Amino acid sequence: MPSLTVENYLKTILQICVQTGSEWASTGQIASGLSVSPGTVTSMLKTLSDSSLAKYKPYSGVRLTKQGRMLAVRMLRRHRLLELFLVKTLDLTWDQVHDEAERMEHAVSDELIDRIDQYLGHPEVDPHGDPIPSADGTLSGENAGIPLAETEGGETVRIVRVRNQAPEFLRYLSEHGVALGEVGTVQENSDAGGIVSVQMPEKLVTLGQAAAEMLYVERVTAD
Amino acid sequence: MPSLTVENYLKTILQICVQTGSEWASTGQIASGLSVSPGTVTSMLKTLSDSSLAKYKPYSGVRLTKQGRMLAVRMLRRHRLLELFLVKTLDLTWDQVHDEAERMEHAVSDELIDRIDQYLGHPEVDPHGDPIPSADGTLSGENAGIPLAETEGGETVRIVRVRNQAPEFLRYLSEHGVALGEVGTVQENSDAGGIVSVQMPEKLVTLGQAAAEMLYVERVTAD
DNA sequence: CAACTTTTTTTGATTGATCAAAATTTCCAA
DNA sequence: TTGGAAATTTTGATCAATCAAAAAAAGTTG
Ligand SMILES: [Mn+2]
Ligand SMILES: [Mn+2]
Ligand SMILES: [Mn+2]
Ligand SMILES: [Mn+2]
Repeated sequence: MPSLTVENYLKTILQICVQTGSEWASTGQIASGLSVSPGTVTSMLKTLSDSSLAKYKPYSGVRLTKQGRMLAVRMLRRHRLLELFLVKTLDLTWDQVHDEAERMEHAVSDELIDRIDQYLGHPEVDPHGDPIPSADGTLSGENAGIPLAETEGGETVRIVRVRNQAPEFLRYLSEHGVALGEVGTVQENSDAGGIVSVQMPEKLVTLGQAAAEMLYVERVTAD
Repeated sequence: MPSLTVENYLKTILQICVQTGSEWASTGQIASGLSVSPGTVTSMLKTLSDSSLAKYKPYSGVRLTKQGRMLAVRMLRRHRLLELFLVKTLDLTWDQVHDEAERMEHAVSDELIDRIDQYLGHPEVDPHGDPIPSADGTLSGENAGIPLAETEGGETVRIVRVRNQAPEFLRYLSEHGVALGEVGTVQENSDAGGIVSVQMPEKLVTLGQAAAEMLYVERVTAD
């Protein structure tokens, strides 16, 4: 029923809310998330409001309704299951699946998605560590892990998520031994130098602050 | 580059040409193939002509250009590879894949299609026996087999293709023991009664003339 | 070949998605 | 508190895809 465009708006709004920890998303955030002009967003927000998918408050932004949130979570589920499906069946790498899933998520049926979910054994996370919402619309695990940027030299950490889908970034990580589930030791986190370096099993990787904000880890307690 | 709509028009035009054995497709054929009004088709034919994907001759119809034909064959390839991929990976049945592929064919990248082709081992036909065009745009095998309606009682035949994607039709066939590659014996082909009946390994199936025109077979010579 | 039928095109309109640029509102800092 | 700066909305426009209904062309048939 909702158009591809509406599906993208809803998903973007939800992602902004999750990332900012707020219930509201602003016109500007949405415009930059979707690379469209602010005026275009304003008019779409009215449309979403009219179809009761969101509540629009001029100059404040929007908030998804229960119905809108449901659809948005559904898109997140589709996207993430499709990514994992492509990795598992065709051996695509984590830098190849995002753009593909971005388009496919609008083209597949609910039945196909359920089949994929079953085929994959109801997985919890996608190839980037992003949690996969369950079929009933529950979205949990969105705040697992902490940014690598917040760790200190000497800590042992496990890579649990990357919050940046840029293929170049993902390839950089792969090439430097960073993969989901791997464990490494933070060598140095220097505000002055603006870098964080981590010793991974195979290689030493050094990231700038901004990149280290996008790489999520869990502290590992030796036992 | 071409929109989803243009892709669908091109594919439909090619299919009409293949089916009628002509180089031209008429406005009316296209309109009914796509379930849009004739006036809409006329205006799209001008658009296709303007983008040199087809040559439009008022009151005569259109003919694909080399470029348009290439794109159309590409869509056929995508559609058929996707159908087979869904059957192979997720065990979907032949009545479940057409609609799914109809939408997915516009959403996947060329790279993904090549991956699928490789994964499937460069298959020749899809789950309906439709030939899969090769990557270089060659479309062969479109006229393999003859309609079951053209066989006579006593002949032994192998099912090679179904030229009707309607799920109900395909399920009717499955439920009566008709599947690709199966061999059966024609019991009776009666113009008077308007039916053709075939003894399949497990079951006896009886089809009306129209249905028997859509089921393609090869004569099997006992040896 | 004339009249009727069928097919196709034209016309005029709508809807969804978008933009650039102007107008407005809100925010912040002096 | 007040004057820019920043964000947002409004305005006016375009483009793709569609439809219904009127007009025109082509085809058919007695
Ligand atoms: Mn998308
Ligand atoms: Mn992901
Ligand atoms: Mn299609
Ligand atoms: Mn097929």
